[in-house]
Amino acid sequence: MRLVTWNINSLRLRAGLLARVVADLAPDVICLQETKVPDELFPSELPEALGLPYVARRGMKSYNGTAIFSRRPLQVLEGTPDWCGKDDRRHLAVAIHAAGGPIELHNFYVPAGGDVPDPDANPKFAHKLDFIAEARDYFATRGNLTRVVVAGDLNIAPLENDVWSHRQLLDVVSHTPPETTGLTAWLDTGFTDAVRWFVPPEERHFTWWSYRNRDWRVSDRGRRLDHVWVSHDLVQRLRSHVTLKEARDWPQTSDHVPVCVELDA
DNA sequence: ATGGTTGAGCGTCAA
Repeated sequence: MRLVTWNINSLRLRAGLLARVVADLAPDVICLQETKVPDELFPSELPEALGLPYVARRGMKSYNGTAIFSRRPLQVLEGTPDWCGKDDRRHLAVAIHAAGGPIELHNFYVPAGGDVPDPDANPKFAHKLDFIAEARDYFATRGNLTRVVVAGDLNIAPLENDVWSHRQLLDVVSHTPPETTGLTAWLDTGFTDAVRWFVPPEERHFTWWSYRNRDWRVSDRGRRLDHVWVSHDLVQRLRSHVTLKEARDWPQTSDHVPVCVELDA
């Protein structure tokens, strides 16, 4: 099973680029974030046109929104938490059909957290910290996690080589100690970072480059904000990984690039 | 300290 996660930053604007992702990565499942489309305006013909006819989506007007497109049948998992009580469409969980039994897939769009890394001064940063603490608690109370995958834009770069300058980003939202320790505590509820299973931590690896750089490739001030985690039982089934860096050069592209992990499942 | 760019959708807000 080839699984892709991509913060598409408007599904309607970049529906055409999704076809390019499908052509390049041949995914069985795509997790999208920041679809920015309410469910009643969702382009309902698109999943089938891409050859990924099974679809789940949770959208809202203007902001946030997640969707999952799949080549295999899926079932939406209802009854997941309403994170921070906001109903802001940042999470969507499904069960994906697989030979060894269903895979439970969670697609997350963690709050970005605003500019000021102080929860007392900045409610958006407080929301971000609360969100990752709730997610950690949710998976911790689930107990032994098997056949579970977490994917999405987690808006945190946890390792030193997940940012272009560890020292300079320690007080920049996305790489501050409360965020990186919070994300690691969530990971440690039962997951392995699948991309870092393939890419050694000594190696710089990014999935996002700001729009606000003249030449993103030359300055290379990137961060690894997009993640795929698998429960420990699935580690032996990890087969390959691709971060589609060239997608950052596509015309009118997202500031995030697609991340693909292949599982023998 | 600020600016730099993008998207949704028409005000700015969020990233």
